[in-house]
Amino acid sequence: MRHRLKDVAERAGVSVKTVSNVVNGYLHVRPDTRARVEQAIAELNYRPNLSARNLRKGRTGVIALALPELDIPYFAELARHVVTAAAEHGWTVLIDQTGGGPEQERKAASGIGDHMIDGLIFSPLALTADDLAGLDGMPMVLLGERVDHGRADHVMIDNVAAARQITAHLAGLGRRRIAAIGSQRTPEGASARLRLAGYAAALAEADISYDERLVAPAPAWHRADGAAAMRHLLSGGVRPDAVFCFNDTLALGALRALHEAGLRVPEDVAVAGFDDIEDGRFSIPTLSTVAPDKERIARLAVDLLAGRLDGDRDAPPRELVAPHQLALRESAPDLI
Amino acid sequence: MRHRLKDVAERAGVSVKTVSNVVNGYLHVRPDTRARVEQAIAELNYRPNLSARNLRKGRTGVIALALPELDIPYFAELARHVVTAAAEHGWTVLIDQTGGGPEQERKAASGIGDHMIDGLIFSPLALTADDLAGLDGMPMVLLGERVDHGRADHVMIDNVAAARQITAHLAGLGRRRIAAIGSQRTPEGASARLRLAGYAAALAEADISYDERLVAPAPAWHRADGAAAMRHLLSGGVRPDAVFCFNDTLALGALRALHEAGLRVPEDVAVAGFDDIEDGRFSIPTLSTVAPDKERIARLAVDLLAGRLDGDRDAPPRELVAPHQLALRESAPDLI
DNA sequence: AACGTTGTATCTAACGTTGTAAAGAACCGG
DNA sequence: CCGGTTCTTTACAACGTTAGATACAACGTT
Repeated sequence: MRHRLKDVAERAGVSVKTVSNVVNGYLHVRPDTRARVEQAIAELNYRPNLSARNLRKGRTGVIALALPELDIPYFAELARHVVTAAAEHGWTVLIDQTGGGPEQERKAASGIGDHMIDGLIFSPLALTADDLAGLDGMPMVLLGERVDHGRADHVMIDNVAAARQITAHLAGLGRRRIAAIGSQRTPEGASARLRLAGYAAALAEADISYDERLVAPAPAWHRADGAAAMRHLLSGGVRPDAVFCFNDTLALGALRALHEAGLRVPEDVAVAGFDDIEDGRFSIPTLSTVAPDKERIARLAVDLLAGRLDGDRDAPPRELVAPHQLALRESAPDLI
Repeated sequence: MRHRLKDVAERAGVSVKTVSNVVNGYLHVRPDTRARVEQAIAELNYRPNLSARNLRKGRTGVIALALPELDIPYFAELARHVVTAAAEHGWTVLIDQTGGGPEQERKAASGIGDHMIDGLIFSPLALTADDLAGLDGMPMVLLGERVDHGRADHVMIDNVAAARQITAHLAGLGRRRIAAIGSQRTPEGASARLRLAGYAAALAEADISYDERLVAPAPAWHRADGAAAMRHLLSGGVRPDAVFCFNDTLALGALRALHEAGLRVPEDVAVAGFDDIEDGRFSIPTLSTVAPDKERIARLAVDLLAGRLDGDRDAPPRELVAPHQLALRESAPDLI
């Protein structure tokens, strides 16, 4: 039941190329011819075979978005914005879930439906600079922390500044034993390091000494890790009076652990997160957090990719910084 | 920098077809020839052009998953399972976000990268039976409530039974003024209707009369809608002592509204949801809910689609029911 | 009336891959 | 060492589309 240009051409009594011209909006087609062709197209419910078109044109109209995990709210929200922004360019987005492992990420970066995608927006976790080297020029925009200095276009937010601001906010509430949850020593933990640096900087500015015992690592940044890390902190020698969690899901887990320990938030312990996911606006208490402009991030990434595709593929890579704000809610309000 | 079979063939000193044979694992290739070809492939970093392959083979290796919204946790979790299940069949999943509107859904169902996908797994909200009619046989599996009796393969859970069970649980706790949040009158509200029917059935079984005033509609099923509906119920004449929310995000919103009203959960009002999303395991309090077997749903859908693609495309449509359980947590525990 | 100019439609050759058929090489038993 | 298998490789023709060249009208100009 699938028809080809040829079928339409026969039905309309014209050549294949004429039908192609109509489909592609070529100007010099006589109105009555055009009408006849369009009617034939409608009657046969013709749709172009994109594989064939792509083969011919070298463009697919599909870009890929490679993310560590789809069911991490931050990535899901980001994905929505990317899909929306891409639609404005007439692109379909193929979403690829890498799982964050190095092997899968390498495969995603180089392999996703080879020649099936025009470009890639990629939020790597485990990928290193070396991995990026062998990608024979697939147009690519990286999200998040820089993996490699200037090998590809890049969209990020100022993690250090954001972490510093939210930590400073906690200090501004008079808290002195400010813990951090989410540190990572792995090379993948680029975000973790930047946010830790911002945390440390804010402590220094507030004349609070950095205390190892208040910095809790988290293997992944899920709710369960946040809860576990919080329990660990509570069982340690120094009872924190505030916690900066390196993302919101960690913070939600921490809230849970604090609740189970019978501590009040923010009275006993103030809590802050990072990402501004939807959950944090309805959690009990609602979550103070860093709010990156996700829509902006998505749009910048898509536009950057568009520029690469339309223009000079060998132009020097660009790095864009998207804005962020503090969203102050109940878990660490403006005034207590 | 992109190479073709021809380039590999020249470098290895063989014909194009021999390279193709090696790439496709054809048996009768002499070991040394194979080795030579493989080396050439490695040296040139050759990757097949999938558009060309698809054009030739008529198969793309890509299936689409069309969902209303990616940042609804239930769909995000489902998407992850579908991607995993599809990977076992060697498929890539193109995730399409329809937004749930009729126009976009129609487009998604008929249009996504035409000829770019082998089949479609589709979770429709607004689509009607008529819309499904004009899809010239794109292999498709529907998720969720049946749109049309037997026009396409279908995977669902027993919504009526599940809603009845969780409502019965609330009644079993001794609650008598059990409210429902999430009713919808639109044709899209198929799930809403089934869950409402289950709710009503459970009330009848428990000899509780159905009270209009305890049934709150929700235009969408987001957290904000749940909170608004809960506030509305609390301001009404009848103060509920339990609430069954038609999904978990509604329930999380309801928890928030109850908290703001100073009511304790579950002591004053027990709360139950539907979907068993990750959030509900860490919310305060944790959420009692219906837990559909999402992994099973995804696997059944993918397998059903695989059957369609490999086998008889005109076989009568099948409807499969995936299991569900009750996950009883703090918001409506087993015993109070 | 012959001319270029423009508008309209067609013809041919790709794009990179794989299925088919067939050719050539190597091997077997007699 | 012949005839027949089996193994190995190749040539050719598609798959459905579009770019480019080309043919043919129709037009206004000289």
